[in-house]
Amino acid sequence: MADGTAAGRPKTRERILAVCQTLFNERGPADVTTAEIAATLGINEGNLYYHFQRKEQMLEALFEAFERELGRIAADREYGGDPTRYADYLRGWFGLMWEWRFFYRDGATVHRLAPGLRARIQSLSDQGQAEIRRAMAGMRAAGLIDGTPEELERVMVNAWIVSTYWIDYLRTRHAVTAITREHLDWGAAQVIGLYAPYLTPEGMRIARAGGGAPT
Amino acid sequence: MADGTAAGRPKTRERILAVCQTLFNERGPADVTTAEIAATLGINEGNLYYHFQRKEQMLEALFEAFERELGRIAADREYGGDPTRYADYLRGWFGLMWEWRFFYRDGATVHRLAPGLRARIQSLSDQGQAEIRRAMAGMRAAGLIDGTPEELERVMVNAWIVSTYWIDYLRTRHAVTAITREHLDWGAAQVIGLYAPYLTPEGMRIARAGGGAPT
DNA sequence: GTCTATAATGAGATAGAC
DNA sequence: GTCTATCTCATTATAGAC
Repeated sequence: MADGTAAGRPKTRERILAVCQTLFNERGPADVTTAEIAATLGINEGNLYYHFQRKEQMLEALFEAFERELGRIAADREYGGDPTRYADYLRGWFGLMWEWRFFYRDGATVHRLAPGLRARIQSLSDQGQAEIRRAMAGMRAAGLIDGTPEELERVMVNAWIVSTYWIDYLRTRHAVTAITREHLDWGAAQVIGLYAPYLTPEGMRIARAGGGAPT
Repeated sequence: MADGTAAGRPKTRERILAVCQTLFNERGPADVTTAEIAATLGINEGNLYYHFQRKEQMLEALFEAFERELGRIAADREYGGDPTRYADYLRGWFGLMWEWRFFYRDGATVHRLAPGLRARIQSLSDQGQAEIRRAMAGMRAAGLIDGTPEELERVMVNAWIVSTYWIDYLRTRHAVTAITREHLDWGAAQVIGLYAPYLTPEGMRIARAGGGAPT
């Protein structure tokens, strides 16, 4: 594997990535110099360049880690008749977006520094939209929501927009600098609010009861 | 005035700003060098620095122009009983956001290069939200929409998010490079779709008729 | 794998002549 | 107001010793 996941590998590479993630989240990739990354780690810049020859490579490695984590929370999720599973997914997604918020907040900068990621970011975004579509199809099949195809498509697009930009919304409009569980729940509620008008009586009953069948 | 609006003023300053707006929209403020701006204008970098000592000052002047244009489309708009006026406002807003899209797409970069704009950007965002709130109050007073305060507040937030990020959505998910009337209409439809479930019978009748009273 | 140099770059900024 | 010439400086990047 091209990854630093092999057994006896020294962990400097992983430490570098962890520090990058933290610093990039704080001030954005363009505002963090290689000198600062090295200093934070207590290693030399030359050493840093042994592991990553360019900042671009750090961004690529970080994106791969992000991809893996995203894949993990989406994997094999079945929504079926339980809307709380969708809320859980949303909260998991929002939490991840917070941990990797520089990808969202500094999207243009990331694109500038690592143009090679463009296609992969697009693909990730496709997957996100597909995931929303899948969840909606499941809820519709289970008789929880209903509406014309046009209405539901519009809801899907709005749900994608609100969830994708939620973290940035918190930052720009509410000066949120550290996300809490409440912020995530709030975001999930905003998205779920988009569906509320399209709930069937059965969907409303279950939503009101706070979830599906016990356990 | 500190502006280049005085009568006999040579227009180099205005030409600089126009070129900046174009180039920043194309590739973002961080990706456009002062050398390139000067070259595009066919003037010398030294001359450029006669007009703007720092890139930050260009951004501030551009933001002021944006503010003025935004103020013009929002000024004294009364929504009352005609929902189409709101749609018109939305389209005007989207059009402006397209013309100044670098402020949205490169928000983090703008903040980095011109930290002094932070408060004014926040204030502009406040005004946008207030404008949405005002429009909703007007529609509610006219008996076009109805809902609990919580529902309407959630709709308001979602409307702000979808409208603010609509231009960026088009760019990232649909690779839109030149905006058309259709894109603006589509965006307006997405936002209006947020209100649709809360229309009163009277609101539905008017919306279906495609607007208010003739003329 | 890690360090100490040090080179190479290129952007932002300025002084002063015209 | 505009130009030429120059400067500063942060950042990226590399060579080579340990």
